Amino acid sequence: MTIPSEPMISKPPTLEDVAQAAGVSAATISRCINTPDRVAESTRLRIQAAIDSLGYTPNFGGRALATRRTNIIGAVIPSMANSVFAGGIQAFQEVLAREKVTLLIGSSNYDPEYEFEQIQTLISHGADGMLLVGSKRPERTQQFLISRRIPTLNVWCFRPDADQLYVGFNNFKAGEDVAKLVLEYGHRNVAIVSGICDGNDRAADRLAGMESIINQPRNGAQIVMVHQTKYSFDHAAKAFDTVIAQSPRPTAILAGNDVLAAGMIQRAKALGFAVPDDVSITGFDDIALAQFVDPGLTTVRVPQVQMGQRAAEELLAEIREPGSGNSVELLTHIIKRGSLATPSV
Amino acid sequence: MTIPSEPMISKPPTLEDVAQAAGVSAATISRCINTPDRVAESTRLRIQAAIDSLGYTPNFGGRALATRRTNIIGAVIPSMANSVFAGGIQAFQEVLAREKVTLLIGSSNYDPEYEFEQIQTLISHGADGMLLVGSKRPERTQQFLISRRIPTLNVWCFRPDADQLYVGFNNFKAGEDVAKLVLEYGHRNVAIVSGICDGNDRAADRLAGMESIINQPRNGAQIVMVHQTKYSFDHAAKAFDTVIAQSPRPTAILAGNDVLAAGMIQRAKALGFAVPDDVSITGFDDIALAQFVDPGLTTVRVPQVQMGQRAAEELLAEIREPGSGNSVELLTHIIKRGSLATPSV
DNA sequence: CAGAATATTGCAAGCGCTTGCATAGCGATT
DNA sequence: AATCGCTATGCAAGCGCTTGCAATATTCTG
Repeated sequence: MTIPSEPMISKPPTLEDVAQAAGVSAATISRCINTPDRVAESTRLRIQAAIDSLGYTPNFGGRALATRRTNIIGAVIPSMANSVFAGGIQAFQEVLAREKVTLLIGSSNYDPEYEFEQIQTLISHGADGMLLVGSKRPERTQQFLISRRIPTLNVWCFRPDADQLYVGFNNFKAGEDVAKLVLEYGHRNVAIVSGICDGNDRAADRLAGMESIINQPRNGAQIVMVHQTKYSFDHAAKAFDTVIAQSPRPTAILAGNDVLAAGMIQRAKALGFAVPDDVSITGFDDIALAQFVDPGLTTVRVPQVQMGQRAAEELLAEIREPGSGNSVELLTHIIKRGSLATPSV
Repeated sequence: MTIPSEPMISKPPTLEDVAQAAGVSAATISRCINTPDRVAESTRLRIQAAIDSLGYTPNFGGRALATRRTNIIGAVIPSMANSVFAGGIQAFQEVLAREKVTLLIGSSNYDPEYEFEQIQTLISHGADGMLLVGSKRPERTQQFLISRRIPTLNVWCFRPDADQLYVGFNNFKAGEDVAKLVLEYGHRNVAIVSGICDGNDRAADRLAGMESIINQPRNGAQIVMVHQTKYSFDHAAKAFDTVIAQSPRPTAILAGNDVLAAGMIQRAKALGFAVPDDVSITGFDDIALAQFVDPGLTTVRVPQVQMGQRAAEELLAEIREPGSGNSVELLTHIIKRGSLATPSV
């Protein structure tokens, strides 16, 4: 009940304020900002001065309302906590920033339900377009995207699929590649520690690719166990305990990503298993960590940065001119480091 | 020049559409969404049905315009590419999400100029509040924030400073702590590989803290070299080459963060130096990487998650009720791993 | 130098939503 | 049965910006 003594709170300046200051109409200010050529040099200078002195910044809501365009692109990534997506998103954002487009990021924690919520949030914030990770999502989510006619682009996967946009790679094939390499090295009893496939098509594809190679008849190889678990170091450690206890004991463990692989290497060492002498471990994604664990991780390098950039370009194209965005398939390749070796007899 | 054959593009449904469908006025729909108690049970059900069947989502621009509130909080972090900030931001966002507040993230690439741009972007997008990393920034940036009366909270640092909000820790003291430990281990010739201090108060504080301890008279220790460089593995490698060539050769190198430390360990090993036998290396931040390099990194653990959460809480408080947010100082502590040891003779 | 073409600017109508105020409905009170 | 007190709804005025159209100023053209 004290008398408020603060100075009156000055609201942020509006177009009208600038107009007043510059002695022109609001419309002219608007033009000066959006189509400077349509404003006389002299007025433009005057207006610019007014803008600067007032510290004017256009109100986003007003603009969005009037133009039905937000220049916002939304992205929903499974997780911000590990670095799997960071590099790609950073590259994506850099391209957008160059085009004065703002990126709104949500994270789904690998949960389709939560992904849908995030998508709704982003879209209600007016996202002009959407970047999503992976290809499969619940019917409801698809429908929502379609009914809203939001240009959407999927990364981290690729499908020869005409009515969707992809900038990514073939997880199935990449999974095959790792598995082939492991067989080439002579392993016959392998275990797979995959991410949770339910609601995660990348994980599912990688796993399927690995399985398809190892299960081929007449190669003498077998999958000792397939274990699905969350992408975290702790879960990786538990997973290692589980698969290493199988019999026959696997001589190689193929991980669904580098977090799992690194976690398992660490756990293996803690339990006294030598890597790769007692057990080989392979990863997926080639995050920064992969070259720092000891031994270094043999893993699949994903063209993150390139993926982010191309995704931005194609999505922007699609937004500006529906139908003009293209899918692009990128290639992965295996980085050989010390974690995979010939099994010791 | 073909005749467009697509079905007419249906615009997203508006409040008015829902009102029509439910047979009430737009105002009632609005109330039903924002203050459901003020709407009769029966109408509420009817409205809900209409909303669902139309797939209505409130238009953000309209709402922002009408309420002068966006429920957006902006954050500008130095980098998304390395994982230093990821954990904290994730925690920050989780708290916000619970409160239906959206997080808009920008990254500054450690450049104050670019930080200012990002801040402007976020604010023109209507951010109700702002999360920034560090305490010092150009006068112009400060002024802008003040003139816009945007509640702002600084993380990753702490100052007993009444007119700003901080949720962070004392980088200077943390720097002292590492330096003290290194001296305790018996090192006398140490080098410091710091981040670029210009425009980065955290780096500067850490460095100053380290220097203040090592330069204390009568401890027999000296700083062989201070080298500032960018936070990247490549720069770290180059930095190692530089400092290791000094004479006297340092027996310990204190790094400004874990990225530098990890990069140096790797480089050291590549050059045939044993860590810690030939040279000890310490880090800062305790990112995931720190426990995976070999040897493990002795480093300063930063309470990232806690920082993110508290920051969200205090910033929200400050936004809802200016003056009610509090600064909070968090504590760091040193995690000892293998990279720091007694110098060999 | 008149008339036309063009370059500038202003007017005013929304964009979709919220909210203070007014109104209508309805059971309870006297 | 008339009145009061609620509660549930509707009305209408913006919020700040863009943009088609109209009006005016300026420059050209012959």
